Amino acid sequence: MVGITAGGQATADAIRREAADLFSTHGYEATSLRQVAAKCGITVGSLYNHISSKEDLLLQIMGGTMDELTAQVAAAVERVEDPLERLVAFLSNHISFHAEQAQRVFIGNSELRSLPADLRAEITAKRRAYRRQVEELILEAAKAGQTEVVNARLHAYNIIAIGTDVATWYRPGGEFSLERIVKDYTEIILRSLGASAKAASR
Amino acid sequence: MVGITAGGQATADAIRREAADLFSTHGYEATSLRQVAAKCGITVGSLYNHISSKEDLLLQIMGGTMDELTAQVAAAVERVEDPLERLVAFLSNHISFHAEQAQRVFIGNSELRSLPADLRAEITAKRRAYRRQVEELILEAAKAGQTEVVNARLHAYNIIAIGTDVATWYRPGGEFSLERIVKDYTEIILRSLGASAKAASR
Amino acid sequence: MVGITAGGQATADAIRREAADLFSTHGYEATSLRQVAAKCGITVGSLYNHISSKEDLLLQIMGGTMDELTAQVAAAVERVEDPLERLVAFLSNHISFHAEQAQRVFIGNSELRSLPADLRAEITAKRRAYRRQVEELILEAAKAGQTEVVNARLHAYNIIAIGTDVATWYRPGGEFSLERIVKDYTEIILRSLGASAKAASR
Amino acid sequence: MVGITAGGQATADAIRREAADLFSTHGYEATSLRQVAAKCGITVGSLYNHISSKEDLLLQIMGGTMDELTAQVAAAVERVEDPLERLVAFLSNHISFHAEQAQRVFIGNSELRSLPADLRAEITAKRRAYRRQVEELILEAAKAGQTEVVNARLHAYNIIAIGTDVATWYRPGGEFSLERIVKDYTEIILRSLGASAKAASR
DNA sequence: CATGAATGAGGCTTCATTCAT
DNA sequence: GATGAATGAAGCCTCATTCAT
Repeated sequence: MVGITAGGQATADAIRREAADLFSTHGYEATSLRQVAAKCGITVGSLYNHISSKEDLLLQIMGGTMDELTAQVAAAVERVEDPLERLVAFLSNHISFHAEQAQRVFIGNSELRSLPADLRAEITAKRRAYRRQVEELILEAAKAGQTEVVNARLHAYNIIAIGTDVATWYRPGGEFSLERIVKDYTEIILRSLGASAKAASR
Repeated sequence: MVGITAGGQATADAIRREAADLFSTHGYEATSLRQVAAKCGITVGSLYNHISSKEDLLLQIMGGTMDELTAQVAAAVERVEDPLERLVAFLSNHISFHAEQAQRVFIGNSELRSLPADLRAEITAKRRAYRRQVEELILEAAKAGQTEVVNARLHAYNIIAIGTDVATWYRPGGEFSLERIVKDYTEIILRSLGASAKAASR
Repeated sequence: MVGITAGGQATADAIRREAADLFSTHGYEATSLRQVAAKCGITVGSLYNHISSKEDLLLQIMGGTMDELTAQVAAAVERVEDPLERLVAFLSNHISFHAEQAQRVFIGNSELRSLPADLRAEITAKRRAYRRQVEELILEAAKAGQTEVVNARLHAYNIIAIGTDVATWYRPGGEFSLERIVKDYTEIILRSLGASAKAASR
Repeated sequence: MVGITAGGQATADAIRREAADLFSTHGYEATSLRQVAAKCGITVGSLYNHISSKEDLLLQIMGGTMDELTAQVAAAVERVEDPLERLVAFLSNHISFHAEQAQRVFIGNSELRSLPADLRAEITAKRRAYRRQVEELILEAAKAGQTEVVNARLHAYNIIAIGTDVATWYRPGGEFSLERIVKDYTEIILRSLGASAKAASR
């Protein structure tokens, strides 16, 4: 045994998992630690062997989601050079991240207000930066004559709203496969920008 | 006699107004009736002369929003016959309603889970019907050769997500006028459907 | 009824009274609000209609004791001019205050450490000022040739320790009357200063 | 074998030392075993390899203080025969013990109420016996014409209060040396009894 | 000996709600 | 209509203690 016993780590994981479930279903405020503990099969007091506060638990769940999203998307975008291809890379990663990390993203969106002011500000800043990146990608492609912009800000809002929304309903094994969602939504968005997937793959 | 109850009605209105403000900022669960009372300049006990429970207060605020949306949109759609024009009528009303009723719509979206199961089911059913209406409008226009559908369900999701998102950030006097938002988003959506505002106004 | 109902004020008084009793018997930390509520015949939650926190309750009890002591003693000292008479005036008021306000004084002494740092510092400063006043009175009488000081600081500590101690055991109807205690302790202290009550009354 | 348990003994000592520190600063009830463990650099669980309960820890610290005091003082008193000299012997040992064992004495005084009833009664009885011893010494000296008593009980209370008080503020290296404190306080007390150090040393 | 995890009791506090005045 | 006081449930958290490893 190397310090952390299996039971300990397993419990800590279970707490995060069950809490994420409950938070996404009933909301952070409406979820009591009693419920979390019950779902984990431990006592409320025992929770505190693994978390330092309810807020800390929320952070463990939300924490880093924006950074991961930003990182994944940035990596994908950097891999290509053509403006439209970069936009497409962004879109598919944006959408698939929101689907694959649906629960965490959903909590991150709906419980922003449950965070202490400083952390909320921090994450809000990251979101703003993310949105600006979308706008830039759109404008670069426009500059290259590959898209025709109606309203860059609204295009960006729309793209982000699609991610937020997907995180709301996507479940593996649901009506549409992730590939289908990514493919169709990419086409839908490209069209709204006056481009099209065909153009991008050319 | 009317004059005598004026203060009472004013208080009742204030309660709904302040509660809506607090609910939309901190969430229903995180808002206490003490906060509501304080903002209204009365005591907690006095609240109960105007509401019958906290949940009732939430209902007074959320209640009817979906019906109003449905009614407003239906009236607009019925006024025209051409499939694409009907879709455009839907879109502008859909968007402007979400902007004008931003706070109520936002609460309606974020606090669905705070409702008792039966009411939640009722509203969920209305939303589903609303979404189906979007899909139908899209498909009708497609049947008429006016749009080219990628994925009707996703198109509908996108349109609804745009409304939800607008309700999140729209404030009168903000960066974009309501007219601009409606106009640009309509164009964006039509494009994504393979149509365009120009085509619609032709 | 003028705003504050009899029941309300009576409850608030009972809370302070019973809490003071419990605090002085078991200590602030060892006393639970449950116990206080039980002794008052109300629920724990009801306590909060009268106090804002447990610490606030402690403050309501301790609050102002040092100020009252200082004020009473100052008033008495100012009434006379002769240095020894001033010292005697101080002593009798010092002792009788500690006896008459025994419980509050005791709590004030034993629960200083339960106060938040800023308030503790504030009260500590008042105590230091009080001790300095004792030293001054002693030195003034010495300058007038009415006392013969061994160690002014220790004389002052002794006088204050006597007060603290009296507050520990004095109860009305106990072995010694308050008059007797004041008279005897005054004589004892004057003797320790090389003066005597007789000298003072001459 | 002795070497092997050395670390253990050191830990046990550290626990008593740190606990005494914390108890005297924040009080027994306000001190958690977690704090004690932290100060010792071990875990709460590990504490229980050295103590059997929190109360037991308090006893280890308080335990025997009264017995040691009584023994030290008795030994000193028995060494001389003259009543006044016996009183003086008592006083200097009384005072120096309270200074040298300040922390333990302070805890013994302030945490009496944290003890279970039976132990508290036991220690209270020892204190009463101690106080009676003071009174007897005073009365013996009075019988020998060496002191002039105002109120034997109050004289005794005063002497004990001085000890209690010294234990409150004495720190090695402070304003007054222990020798000075013992000397001055002895003179102050003797004076209050109508005797004087000079008389005693004659 | 030390550790980390578990427990159950209890602590302070807040809340929605009721009701006499 | 409004108020202040009361209630009981519940919430988060800390604590002393135990025990397998």
